[in-house]
Amino acid sequence: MSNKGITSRSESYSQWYLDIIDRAQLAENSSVRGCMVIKPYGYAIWENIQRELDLRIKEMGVSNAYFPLFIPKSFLSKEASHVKGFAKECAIVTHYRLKETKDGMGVEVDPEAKLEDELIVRPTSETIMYDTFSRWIESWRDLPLKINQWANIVRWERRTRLFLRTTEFLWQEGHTVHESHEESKKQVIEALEMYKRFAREVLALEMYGGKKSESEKFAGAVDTYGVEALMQDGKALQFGTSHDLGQNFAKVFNIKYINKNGELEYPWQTSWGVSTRMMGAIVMSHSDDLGLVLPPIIAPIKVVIIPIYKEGNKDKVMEFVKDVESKLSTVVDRVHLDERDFVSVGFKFNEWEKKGVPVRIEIGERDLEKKMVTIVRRDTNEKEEISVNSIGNDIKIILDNIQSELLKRSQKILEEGTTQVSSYKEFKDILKGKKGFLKAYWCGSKECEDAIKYETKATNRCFSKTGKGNCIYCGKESDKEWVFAMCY
RNA sequence: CGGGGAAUAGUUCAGAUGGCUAGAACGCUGCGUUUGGGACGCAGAGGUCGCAGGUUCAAGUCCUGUUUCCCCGACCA
Repeated sequence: MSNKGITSRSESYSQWYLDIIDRAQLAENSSVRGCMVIKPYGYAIWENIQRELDLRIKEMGVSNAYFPLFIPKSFLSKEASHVKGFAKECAIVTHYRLKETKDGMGVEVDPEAKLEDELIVRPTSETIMYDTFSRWIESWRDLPLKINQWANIVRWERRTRLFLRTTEFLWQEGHTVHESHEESKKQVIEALEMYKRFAREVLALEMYGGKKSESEKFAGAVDTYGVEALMQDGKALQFGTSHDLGQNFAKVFNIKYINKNGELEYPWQTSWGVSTRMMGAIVMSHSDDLGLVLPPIIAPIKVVIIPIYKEGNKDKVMEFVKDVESKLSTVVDRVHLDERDFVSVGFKFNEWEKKGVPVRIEIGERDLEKKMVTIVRRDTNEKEEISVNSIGNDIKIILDNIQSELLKRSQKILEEGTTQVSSYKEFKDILKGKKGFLKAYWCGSKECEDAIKYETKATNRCFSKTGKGNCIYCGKESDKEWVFAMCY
């Protein structure tokens, strides 16, 4: 499939995706619309993300569970705004059997195997989960109920974009049920704050997080909060959301419980999730001209050791290399020794740089006598020599340092990429130039929001703070500042 | 779903006005020489030109349909 690279604007990123994902081609001469293959190296990143995130989810008292991939059409249609939001992007299962074609050369759908109530491949799991919740919840003693699911999701988007908006993607979705709105609102914020901490501590990403405007909120939610990171090209990428569902779903799925006063009541619900898209955020935030740059915590390989030898001295060098490897491995995990002797040293340097391995150790004959090795940090690409005596601890410190330096860099990018604007002209000028986040006051009317979107392509990303100012578009007085940006 | 572009080797692409046996680079395989920043030489494998029709003595090239991909909108994590 030749299609001139991937996109003009994300062309610089697209080549760095290639170690992580590939476009799916399931049939000859055709590729399945907007589907991706996650390669082993990319999946290893996802597994590290999963492990770290799962830990934090469990710290909130949430348990993992799994619900069906198929949702009966009748479930999805219960909540009016929910179905309206997802109806246009659903994959639907209509039949359950194939039969041989008349010529015996293939298969076709058996028209007799038509489903009475068609099944929807989940675009999100609120409905299928909440139907079950209605049977799980009877009393205040059953609350709060906190369930998380790791799953794949299908959304038949009008327009797909490799990695950032694929037809199928992986995610985590948390769903909680509470006695009071006060408590559920606290959960929404707790999830949002957990995502922010996770992004900082694990992904080394700084971002904005806050309430979404009315038009940007989730289908079926009372309020939606989101986290928005800034990519190097000045565009925003939303990589996580947290929804206050109010009692909207409880009412239509008949989730009721008896409270402490013996009265029958509807509980209050939340849902929140992050997807494989956040790997896109990492790629687009941290990469440089040499390739990926991965924060050590999620790097499939934290340290790669590259031995350098000639025909005559291989044994001598390898003995030293193995010694360094074992010293290092007692302190640092995910250490890889690249023993391939069919590619050149330069090739290996380049390959591991492209893959974003945080630290590279080069060991050759000239290091033997000195008991020193050459190390290269991926974040700065600087070389230095360190002694092998305390190599484990030294590398550990360097890895920690890379992790925190990447966050600092991300914080700086966000700070420098954010502009406080007070006039619409300035607003437009910045979007024509460096882009980034724009903090501006907005009156809250849909008319102004739509006009800004239409005229500048920038959308309202999330709430910033309360203060005093004038709407960037109509000039009316407003006490709310919002974050705007062009986004993916 | 509207507008625009594209589909030729594993990948990125070249193949004006139709014309002999469809090319290059990189990658891949074998052998040899190499190895402190993407090594080099020689030899080799690999394509019914997205699919289905049509025009023609002759179609990768022209026409129609179709599918998929990319870009711009509307929708979304």
